[in-house]
Amino acid sequence: MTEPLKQNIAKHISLSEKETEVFCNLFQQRLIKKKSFLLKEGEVCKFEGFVTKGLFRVYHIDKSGAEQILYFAIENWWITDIDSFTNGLPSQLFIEALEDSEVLLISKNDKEFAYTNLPEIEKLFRVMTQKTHVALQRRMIDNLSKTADQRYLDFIEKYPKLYQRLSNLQIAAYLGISHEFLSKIRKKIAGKK
Amino acid sequence: MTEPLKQNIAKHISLSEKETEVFCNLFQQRLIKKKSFLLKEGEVCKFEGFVTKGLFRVYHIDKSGAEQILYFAIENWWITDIDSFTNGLPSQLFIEALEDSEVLLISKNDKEFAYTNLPEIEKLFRVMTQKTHVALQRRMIDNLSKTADQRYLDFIEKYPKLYQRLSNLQIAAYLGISHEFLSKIRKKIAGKK
DNA sequence: TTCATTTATTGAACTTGTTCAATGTTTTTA
DNA sequence: TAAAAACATTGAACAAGTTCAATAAATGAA
Repeated sequence: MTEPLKQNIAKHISLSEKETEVFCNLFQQRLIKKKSFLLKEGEVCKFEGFVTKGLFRVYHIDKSGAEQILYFAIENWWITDIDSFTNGLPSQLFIEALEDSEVLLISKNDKEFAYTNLPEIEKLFRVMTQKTHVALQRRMIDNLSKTADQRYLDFIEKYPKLYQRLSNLQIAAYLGISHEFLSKIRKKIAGKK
Repeated sequence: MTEPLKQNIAKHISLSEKETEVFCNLFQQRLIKKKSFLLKEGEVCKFEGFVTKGLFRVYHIDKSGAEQILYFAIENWWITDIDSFTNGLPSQLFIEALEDSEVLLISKNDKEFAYTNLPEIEKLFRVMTQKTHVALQRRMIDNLSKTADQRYLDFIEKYPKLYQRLSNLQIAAYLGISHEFLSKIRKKIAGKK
């Protein structure tokens, strides 16, 4: 059950088998049905999660009711609202399963326990946070500099597997455009081929 | 000279006086004249820096020659291209002083030394990376959901000191709009008062 | 299988933001 | 202190993206 998690850890740090075992035992599995929520706006995020099956979206709803997707998470990705989790503040985000999903969750206390007793874990999360930060930094630049057409083409190229599992509604909310406009972009691109 | 750095460290972790001394001694001061560069596109970023005086901008130039500002850094902020620094890749960014500035730099080797010999430092950078990630995440949502007018007003409210030190050209490049359009926004807002 | 719900497409009118070019203002520097 | 350089403003024409409403297509649940 925790096999994919073990592989994910091994990718980032070298942890003894015993320590790996101790760390992985801090996680609890949870099954989330399609359209159910792992976190809702206003709740404090009490977990950090590792997806072993399915697909989630992490999103925000603004004043006018529009949804902005911060990121998706499929198998072997981590999910949390790091803002709410680390600062203990009510979340501004929703985390929703877009497919029947399975996720391994660790609580804040158990994560603190790991930081204290397994010093390498501190490194694991530093490296992971760095990676997600780099990815977000690249996305920020792309959003500032590229047209919606180009961002759509980039998305397909960068996440071909994920793309196939998402509706255009979800992709539009990630790209930051209306789904009607995405539809027009798709038509334009199809015409060019 | 390293006093502000010491205070910044103390904000995040508790490090003994001796360890603080060891860590701070790994930094070297560098003076950067206005309009000079700490990093240019194509170079590998070999440092992480702590600004003790002045103002920097970290930006990207896209294919069409437009500049996108990822962030500014004034006194007590850290600067680096974390992507290039951690992955050893050529940077896609420029880091330029917008005022005569002073910065304390630590090399990659010395940072590794600190990680190995001062375990709390691992925590320092994990926490700092988390914080910058949270800030970027909020900015991403704002960019996806808010109009340029609102982002401009938010910027002034959030960074009143910084705002006074920046030209409208720089602010526009941060907000992701043309400086002409920013000028029109300013006119509209001024008319409302 | 059928009916209801969700998702996708399209067009027209509209809003937001860009581009270019001209002009005025401020700041630097010799 | 004068000239040059950088910065800011404005208008007009244009491009990118939204909104709303109607319709079609796909999916899901009973």
